[in-house]
This record gives sequence, C-alpha cells and structure tokens, in this order.
Amino acid sequence: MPRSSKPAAAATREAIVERTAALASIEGLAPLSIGHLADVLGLSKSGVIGPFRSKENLQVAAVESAIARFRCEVWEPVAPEPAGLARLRAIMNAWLSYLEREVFPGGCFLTAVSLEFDDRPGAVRERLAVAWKRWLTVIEGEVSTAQAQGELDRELDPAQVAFQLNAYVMAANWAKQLFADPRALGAARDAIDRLLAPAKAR
Amino acid sequence: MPRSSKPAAAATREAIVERTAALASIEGLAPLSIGHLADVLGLSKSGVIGPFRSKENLQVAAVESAIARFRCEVWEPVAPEPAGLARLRAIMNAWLSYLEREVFPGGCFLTAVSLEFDDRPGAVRERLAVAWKRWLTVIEGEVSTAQAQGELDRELDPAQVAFQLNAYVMAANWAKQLFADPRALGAARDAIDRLLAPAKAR
DNA sequence: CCTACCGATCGGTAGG
DNA sequence: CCTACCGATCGGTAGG
Repeated sequence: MPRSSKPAAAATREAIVERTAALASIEGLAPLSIGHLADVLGLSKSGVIGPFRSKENLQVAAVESAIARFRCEVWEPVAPEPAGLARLRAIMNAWLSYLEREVFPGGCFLTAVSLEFDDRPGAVRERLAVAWKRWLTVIEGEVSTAQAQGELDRELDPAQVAFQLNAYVMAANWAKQLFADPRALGAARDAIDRLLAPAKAR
Repeated sequence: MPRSSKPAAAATREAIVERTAALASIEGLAPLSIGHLADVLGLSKSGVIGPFRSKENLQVAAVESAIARFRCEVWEPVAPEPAGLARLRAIMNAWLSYLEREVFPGGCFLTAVSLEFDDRPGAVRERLAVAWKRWLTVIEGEVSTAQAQGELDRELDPAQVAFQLNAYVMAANWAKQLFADPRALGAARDAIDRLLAPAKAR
C-alpha cells in the first residue's frame, strides 16, 4: 500500500523502468539485480520491486519502455515522410542517429536484450521477437512501396533488403560498442547508401 | 592441492571450460554461476573454481577455448584453399555451417559474449576485441587478394566488404536465435553470394 | 577435487 | 515507499 499519490507513484514507476533499461544496456538485463537498482535509484529494494511484484514483470516493463522509446526516437520523426524510398532513407538515418546519440548508454538495448534472452523462453523474449518482426516488416513494406513507385529495382526481394539493412545497423552497433569506434556507423551508412541507390534506367 | 594426476586435472579443466562456453552461449557468461556449473558438471563448487582461482579467470579461459574452437571449426578446414576469392567463399560457407551445426547450442558464443561484455572493461572484453579485429582483418586480406587476382571489383573497399560480410553472418545468427528460424542463414547466404559475385568484364 | 564454511547479496514478503 | 526479515545462493577460501 503506497503512501504517495497516484501520479507520484506513476512517476516513480517510470523512473525505475527507464533506469532499468539504461543500466541493462550496459550491464545486461539478466544479471541486473534489484538491490543494485535500488542503490542507484536511491530507493529501497521493496520500493523498486513493489510496483512490479516480480523481477520478470520489471524486465518486461523495461522492454516495453525501450520499445516505446525506439518508436519515439526513430519512427515518429520520420512518419510524416512520404512512403517509399524517401521514408526508408529517413528511417535508416534516424536509426543510425539513435545509435550515434547513444539514446541507451550501452548501445541498443533492444539488440542486446534480444541476444541475451533468445534462449530463455518467457515474456521478455516473446515481446522482443514480436517487436523486431514488426519492425522488419515495416522496412520491408517501405521497400515494396519504393519498388511500386519505381524508386528501387523491382528484382530485389523486399525481405532480403530488410534483412541486409537491419544487418548493417546491427553490425554497426556491435562494432561501435566492442571497438569503442563510432566510425562503424559510417560503414553502415555506406552499405545502406549502396543498397538504396535508386533504380537506374537501363 | 589436487589428488588426481596431471593429465586428469587437465581433462577436468578442459571439461569445465567447454561446458562453461556451451552453457554461456545459452544463459550468458556474466550471470552463469559457479554453483550452477558445479551442478551440471557433477563437481563441487571448489572443484569448478579451483583450477582458475577466480570467476574472471574461468570466463577468460572459456573465451580462449571458444576462440580455439572457432579456429578449428571455421578457419582450419579452409586454410588449404588458395588465397583470394576461393578461400573467402570457403570461409563464409564454413562460418555459416558453424552456425547451422550449432557448435555452441545457444548461437555464436563469441558474438553473444562480445555484446554482453562490450561495456565491461576487463580481460574478457579485451581478448574478444583483439580476436574479432583479427578475424575481420583476415576477411579483409582475402578481399584484397581476390582483387589483386582480378576476382573481385577493384573499386570495392576491402574493409567495407569485410564489415558487410560480418554483418550478414551476425544478423543471421541473431535472427536464427531470436525467431528460432534457420532460414535466416539463407538470407545471409544470398547477400554474401551477391556481394562476392566475380568481377564482370565490362 | 572434496567438505565445511565465510560474509555478502539474491529475489521476494510482511507489515506498516 | 520504508524497515525488517525470510531462505537460498553468490564468489571464494581453509584445510585436507
């Protein structure tokens, strides 16, 4: 039974969830302990776990928060662009910018956690698999639209293009983190530009 | 002071290190506890940690073992191939085959751990960064040789090609694990084939 | 390589 | 959202 008002409780919950995602991008979600979170948040352990009742619920809430953050940082800025090649290019720029700005301090939380939990059946993995599948489908849809508008070669397979675009961003995130070298984003950008070169008249 | 003979002690050490790498590919290296390892190995905790004296030393030993395994499974079978495009294609086939055969049950241990430890300064991260950098350099060298032999377009940047080839394999590993769908390896294979299409006479 | 043990911390709950 | 507490487990050591 919390003493504070409903809005205050919601703000506390929000703070816990965001700090969890940020810290987990650095240290990993599975080994992150409630006691450690309590320390950095200046709360008691029961203050951290109380609103969620279990560690898994807190983990799922952190994943939900990160998905919302990704949508806000990457999708929403580009949604007004015209569908097709223009929006696809805008998506890729926003995605790389999200990595460059270090929205999560330890690299893309959603990538790190999807690799961390890919062998642990449960809500975290399911939620991530659905979100990632949907995101790949969004990319694929933009490729199809671009093809229909004559902006990309029609012989390309949209799912294949989506796989490759995702691969470039993921590898850039990996190299940036492991080698502490932001130039990895440049390699991804070059690969994306080459793949998304407009269809040439032949 | 171990009671068993030197060879037996070395075999035990080997078993601990290999099981650690295999289990860590599933559960992660950081959250893997000595007690859990002791259970699955049928040893006492002190039997597990004794030969290494600390958890970090055991982690480093597991990484060394996985690097040796990767070399044995991916590099050694293709080393006899002629340098250049032939060996590069053989490398990529062996690399995908290593994923397909599930040499590590939870996907590529070296990829998973490099993402897990990329924000934890220490011996594990340093060892992984060096090994990965060297591997990318090997790929890059094969691309250069292929170019010098007229097998690949000379306008390609070898480091860029290495980045992209690595990205395809890494994304295939990720998708295979997260979506439990081995067809991801096919997408990587298509992307590799397209990138390594021989130079056309023009 | 085992038993027995150390202090610290784990996730979680009771009660306020 | 706190204090106080639960049994279990953590990494690691002493001693054989």
